[in-house]
Amino acid sequence: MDELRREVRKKIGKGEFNCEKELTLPIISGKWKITIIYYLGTEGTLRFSEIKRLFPKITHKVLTTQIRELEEDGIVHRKVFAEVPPRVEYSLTELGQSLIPIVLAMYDWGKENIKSFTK
Amino acid sequence: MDELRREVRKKIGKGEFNCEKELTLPIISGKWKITIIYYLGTEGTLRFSEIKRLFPKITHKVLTTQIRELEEDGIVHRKVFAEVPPRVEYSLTELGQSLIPIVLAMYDWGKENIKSFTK
DNA sequence: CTTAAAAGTAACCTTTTAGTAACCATCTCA
DNA sequence: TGAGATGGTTACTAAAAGGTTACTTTTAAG
Repeated sequence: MDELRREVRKKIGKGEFNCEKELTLPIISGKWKITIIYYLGTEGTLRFSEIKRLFPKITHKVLTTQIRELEEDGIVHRKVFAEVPPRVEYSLTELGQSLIPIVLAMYDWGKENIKSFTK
Repeated sequence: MDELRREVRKKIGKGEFNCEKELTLPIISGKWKITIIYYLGTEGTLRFSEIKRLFPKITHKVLTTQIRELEEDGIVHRKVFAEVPPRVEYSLTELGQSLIPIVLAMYDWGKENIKSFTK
């Protein structure tokens, strides 16, 4: 619980924000992040392999780094079971839950407005 | 009004989305885009040089490309006045306006939660 | 004994995004 | 006449982000 949130902290350290308002975007930016947040929000808990199956095109390594960054930012929680073969379950933290309304709003906006892009 | 929205249309064409829900993020992703949208939302209309002054660190070229992409995605409107020296005014389109609630939600989230990142 | 399953790491490469620096056009004003 | 203001472009470079492939670990099952 101490080593979390390094990702964004790094950026804060480097003075990469104009102000606190700009915090949210870098947390959810990433080709798969909001989708991961969305599914964890609706499903509650998912194993690594379950998430992977949800996105047939994502590669193993890319999924791990996306999840790892979300974990470091305090958005998802990672629970490792001492089993073989290994089992790892991911879920949203409270902070992650609080992003759900934003994610849903973005999804709604996309569904609403995609018409205006496809012709 | 016909050649707009190329940016995201390109991505749609390349099948870069899993579904329409993922439309919003690429539109607002970009180091300065939501901030630009935010200011156009609160100020109404801004000239190129005014926007530039709002972000001391942005470079001329980067600002033009950020604005250009927003324009191509149908988010901002560009009005050129036939004057010398040139005058160009930017404002949000209706589509752009409809993003404001999301931008504000993201900003609020950032302000709320930055504490949890800074220690 | 070899294979499979689950999650992960390492080395490497490609693409995208952001940034630098220099340049242009046009008219006005000193 | 030549500097300045405004918005824009081009060519190039640097840094992130994403992706590919191959290898690791541990135990159970065939």
